[in-house]
Amino acid sequence: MQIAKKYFTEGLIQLTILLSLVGVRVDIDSYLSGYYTPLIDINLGPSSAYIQTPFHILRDGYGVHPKCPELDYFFASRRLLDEVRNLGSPRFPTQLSAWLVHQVSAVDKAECGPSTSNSTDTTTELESSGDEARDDCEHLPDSDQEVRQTTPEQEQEQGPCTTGAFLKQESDVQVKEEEPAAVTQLAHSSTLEQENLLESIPALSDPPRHHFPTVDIDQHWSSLLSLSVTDLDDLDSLVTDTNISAISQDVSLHDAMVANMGAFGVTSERAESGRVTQQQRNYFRLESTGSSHSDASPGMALGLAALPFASVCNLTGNVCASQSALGGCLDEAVFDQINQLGLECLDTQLMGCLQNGDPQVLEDLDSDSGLSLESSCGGPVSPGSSDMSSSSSSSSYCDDECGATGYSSEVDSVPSKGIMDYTTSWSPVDLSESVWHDHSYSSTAFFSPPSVTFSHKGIHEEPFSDDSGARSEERELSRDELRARAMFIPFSVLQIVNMPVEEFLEVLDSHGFTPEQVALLRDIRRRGKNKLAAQNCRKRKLDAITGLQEEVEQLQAQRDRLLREKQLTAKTMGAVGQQIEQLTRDVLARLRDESGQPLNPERFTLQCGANGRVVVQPVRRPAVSTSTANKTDKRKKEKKQ
DNA sequence: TTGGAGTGTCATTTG
DNA sequence: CTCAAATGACACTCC
Repeated sequence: MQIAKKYFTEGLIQLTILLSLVGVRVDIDSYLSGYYTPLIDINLGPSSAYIQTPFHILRDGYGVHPKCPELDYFFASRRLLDEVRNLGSPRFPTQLSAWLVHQVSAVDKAECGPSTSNSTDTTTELESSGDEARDDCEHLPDSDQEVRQTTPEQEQEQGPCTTGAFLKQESDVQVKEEEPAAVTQLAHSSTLEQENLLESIPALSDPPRHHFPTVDIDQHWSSLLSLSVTDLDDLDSLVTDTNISAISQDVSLHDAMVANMGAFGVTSERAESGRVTQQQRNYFRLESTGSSHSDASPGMALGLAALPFASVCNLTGNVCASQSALGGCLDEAVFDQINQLGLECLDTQLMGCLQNGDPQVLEDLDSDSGLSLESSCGGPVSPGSSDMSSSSSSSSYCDDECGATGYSSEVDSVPSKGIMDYTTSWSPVDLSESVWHDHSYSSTAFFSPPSVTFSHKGIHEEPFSDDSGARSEERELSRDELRARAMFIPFSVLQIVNMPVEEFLEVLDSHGFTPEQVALLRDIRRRGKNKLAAQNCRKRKLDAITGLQEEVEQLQAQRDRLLREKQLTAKTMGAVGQQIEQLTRDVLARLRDESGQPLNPERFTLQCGANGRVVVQPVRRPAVSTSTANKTDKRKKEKKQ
């Protein structure tokens, strides 16, 4: 059975359809419920991607460096979306499973007779989870055995049947009329939609028996099969005029991921409850006419039930592919937008500097006052060149623990002329790589001290024009920036952060920095890289959440579409079932028993065996099965309570 | 005054 | 062992 699951879900659906059309019942319910139950369990798990998403775990097997931010983002997002798909997909098989449970139960009911317990069981399973559905599926083989094993008592009561016919008891109509409440609780989708179909397309339900010539029975079945298989589209077109209601459009992410388990079983049932009650009488009336259309329809239901499932699989795959592509485009667009913002900001500053015609400004793109900058540009600043004022200022800066300052202040001074060889290797490119934020905490409070302090240097006062000072006041310095300037480190924070490791080590070795300066340089580099990493990490989280939300919306739309397809398919099955029912009555009307009397369609039915032969079976009396089913039903009710 | 959002930083893990 | 990247946790600031 486990192996058959794969074949069923992939390739044997069409075979199932064919078998179902000829009346061979295939217990696909056990396949579906057993196959997708683990997913249902997953669905109950936590769904918070923001809090508990292990992004690093999602990096697997793509042959790229796991630390690559872009690829990591892409694959992690895609993996997350796949997870959401896996979380969200059970809703469809679950719904389909419940639906098929009903259909199988209908078969069971048809074969075992209209037992009350069977009906209530079906209703219960529609509202229950897949586990119960699986339990119910386990009863189905018993029903088959009951059908195929003719008891002597039944033979005695019913009398001998015609040649080759299996003898069964029947009290179909009576029992159904005696216990309408139980039948009312029967799952509604297919039967009611059959009713709708019968009302909407009388041409299909119109029995052809009046024009039935003396044609071979096999030929009729073949024509019926060909009609059922090839003309499904026509049937769909015939039944499109019926009502199709979408269900539950507005759900949150959590609801979509968790609360979808009972979406169809409960919501759909409630939505259709009105129609159920209104149409039950028609259902009974039609049942009471002696035509057990449910005898023929279940097989069709089973077979055709696989049809939308196959389409679901195909649709899911296509949608997933398209969604991945779309998500990639969206993600790229978001990244491009972000990069463009940063570049635009940079370009704006560059253009402003160029318009001022100040080459120093061009170098010192984001220096607040240009103090440290100009001091650096004025000449090589050695660590030992710091005087008392700078020392005091250094202490004052380093002691300050201001709030965090954004990256807008990170683009700062250019190193001194003595280290221009380094700037040529990584100056302008680094600026574009930085992230520009517009937040500023208390960094403005730290602007004044540096300008005052460095102004005491005297030789660097030239760049302190009012314009530059005013511009600088609008900018901010990070703590590391201030520390670096206080320690007379001739590198900007951005340069320290973005320079390669080899160059960084070379800078540490070749400039005669003090141990304090070396430690500060290492801290600045570490903090700067970690800052970027934190920003990337947060951006990835937000993008992942955004992608998941979009995925949820797409899955909701897909769910609605599949529900519509399911309803349409149910109507199609109802139409085909009516055809089979009518054909069965026609065939029975032309058969004769031992006494030469035509077979009563209310007491006999046609069954198509696995070998393809059609045999006449009496409708089985449901006395024994009713009692057992009542017991199981009571047990289920007790479990619920 | 309080809480959410945004950010920086530290500690830790992983490759 | 070192380094880079990622990430959780915490603190801080702003609104």
